[in-house]
This record gives sequence, C-alpha cells and structure tokens, in this order.
Amino acid sequence: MVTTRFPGAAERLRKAGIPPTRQRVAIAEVLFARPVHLSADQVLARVREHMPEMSRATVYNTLKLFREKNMVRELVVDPERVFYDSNTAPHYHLFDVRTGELSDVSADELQVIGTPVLPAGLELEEVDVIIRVRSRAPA
Amino acid sequence: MVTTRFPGAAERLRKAGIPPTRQRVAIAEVLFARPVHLSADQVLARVREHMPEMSRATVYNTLKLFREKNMVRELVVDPERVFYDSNTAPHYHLFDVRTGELSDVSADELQVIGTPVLPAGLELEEVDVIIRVRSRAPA
DNA sequence: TTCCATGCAAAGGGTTTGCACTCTC
DNA sequence: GAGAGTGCAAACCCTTTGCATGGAA
Repeated sequence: MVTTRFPGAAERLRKAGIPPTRQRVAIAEVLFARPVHLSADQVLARVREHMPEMSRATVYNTLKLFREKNMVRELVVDPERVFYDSNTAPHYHLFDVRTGELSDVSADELQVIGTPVLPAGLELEEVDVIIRVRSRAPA
Repeated sequence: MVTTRFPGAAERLRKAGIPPTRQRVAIAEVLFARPVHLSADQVLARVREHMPEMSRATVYNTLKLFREKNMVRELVVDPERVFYDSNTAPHYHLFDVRTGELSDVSADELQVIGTPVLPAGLELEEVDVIIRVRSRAPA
C-alpha cells in the first residue's frame, strides 16, 4: 500500500519550531496526511516505503519531539506498544482488545462530568477515555 | 515494610474456582488485604518478603489467571509496566505522569455520559477513564 | 568548524516461554 | 503415576542509549 503524501509537512514543522530535515518531513507526511493511530514500528514501515534508509532510532526521536511540541498525542492503551495519534483535538477512543484496532469517539458523543478538583500542585495534563470492546472472532 | 496479610485468601480463590496453592494464596494475600495498584514486579517483591522462593513466572501466571476470573483489573496507564488493581468495583483513575503514582477516583465523583451505541458484534468490556496529572517536583 | 541530526548496533526492562522438577489427588 | 503447578533461565519485543558518521549553517 502506498501512503498518501502530505505537501504541507515542512511548513507545519517550521511553525512548530522544528527544523525540517528530510527524515522529519517524511515522518510528518505519514502522520499528518490524515488522522492516524500508528505505533512507532508502523510509522517506520510506512516511511520506509519511500525512504528505505530511515532508522528506527530517528523515528523514536522524532515521535518524542513531535509529542513535546504537541503535534501528536501518545496513546497508552495496548500493553504491547504505544500508539501515536495525529489528531490532537479533544476526543476519546474505542479499542478492540481482540484485534488491537483503535478508533475515535468524538467529544460530541461522549462527555465526562465531574472531573475532580485537583489538589494544589497537581496540573491537569489530559483526560483519557478508552472504551474497551471485544469484536466477535470472524467465522 | 511488612505487608498486612489477608486471612480469607484461600476461601476467595475457591469461590472463584481456582485451586488454592501456597503460591496463589500468598499472591492473593498481597492483593486482597486491601485495594492496591501494583505492578507484577511489586507483587513479586511483596510476596518474597514472606516466601523468598516465589518465582517471577508464577506471579505472571497467577495475575493472568486472576484477571481471567475477574478478580483483578489490568490497568494500562504507564507505558513502562502494567498495573493490577484489586478493586474491581467501577471506578476511575488519576495518574501522576511525573511519579508514576496511581490513585482512585470513585464513580460517584465522575460520570461518563453518552457511551456510544456499539455496532453489532462489539461487546463492551469496560470503560477506562484516566485523569493524567503532573505534580510539582519537590523543592 | 561546530553542532545538531541520523544510523547502526547493542543494551535495557517488562513479559512470555520452554522445560524439567514437584506436588497433589 | 497422571496432570497441574512451579521455578529457573533464556528468549522476546518494544524502546532507549552510545557512539561514530553526516550534513547544514
């Protein structure tokens, strides 16, 4: 499968204050062409379709960098691996524990009421909602 | 620190249909004396205070078994390790991303409104809510 | 030339597995 | 003595690290 490219990647990196190297642009193209949920290894595989010399370490470095700049959100949902979500708008997730598939639940469909008052010295980072479901195994 | 023992452990295992071996009872004592959030390694360490010969593999096997019998809940919150929660009543979690500390948020304090209608063939397993906070570093 | 970024390989850490030994019924 | 349970060590997999090379200002 050929991944759709995303032309504005370099622009987007500059706006975030990240010097756009070839590798970072290639990773950004995979992530930001459309909203995706990908593990580091999946990102690596997709980038290597166009750039076979991409190294694993660079993918991990870059994902960490993008996260610090709030360009992606880290999803800790599957004990096996971390997923990166290129949709940073508030929304929630549905996780199929059988297949490992992740999908979005929009913030319109679901509301969290009564987030507790945080003790002094605690700063809210984010609220994750994960609806864990199990799909029927195929016949 | 000496862990408080829990007398009814063997009973509890039998009720769940689990043959109570010495090792399983020791693990149950650590988990069910009171509600705890522990990683597999933390369980191992606490059990070894009383039973130094306990093996890592047995802890992992037993935690998996307890989970299948719904005696503990697996918390996927920290990318570094899975936590096991011995409180199976509905409740949510607050996670300090700086220290890795986990604490409970009762289901009274917080409500999730509008859980989406699941497509046919999807069975709801559970809804996790994780409030990620960051505490101030100590002075 | 200096400094950051990259690539490679090895190390690290949590978890699982293979297999022989032990215990129980 | 059959079968489940246990212990040990090695294997596994995702992620991080060390370090030398490469490239841009």
